[in-house]
Amino acid sequence: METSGNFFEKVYKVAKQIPFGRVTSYGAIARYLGTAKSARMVGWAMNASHNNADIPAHRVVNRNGLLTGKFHFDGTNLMQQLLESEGIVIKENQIQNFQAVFWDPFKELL
DNA sequence: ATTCTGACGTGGG
DNA sequence: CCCCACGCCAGAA
Repeated sequence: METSGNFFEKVYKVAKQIPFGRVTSYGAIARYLGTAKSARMVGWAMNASHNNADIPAHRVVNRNGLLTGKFHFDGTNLMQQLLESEGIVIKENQIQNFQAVFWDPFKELL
């Protein structure tokens, strides 16, 4: 966690600031950090965030609002359940009204 | 060292 | 609508 660790740290920092009932995308975070083309690394960071209970990884989805990472959670639909418990409507692994619940770090966190 | 894959995104056919 | 290729970078085989 020294050189590249900084990147992960930034991702966590942003992820932690995602408010209740809101979601964001990997690309949005990556872009906010200045590594727009490394959106994959954001997802990788989430994978590593498994140790950090403070990281609401379930609130991070892809730009389609699709729960692409649901298979990485313990349960099969744990991610969906968590989001639904926050008032987010999901259908077929896809967030409904995604635009409304989307939390943009640029707009909100600027 | 080399190759592939991956919780992504964008662009082109 | 579907399929493909590229960029990006970290980790596993």
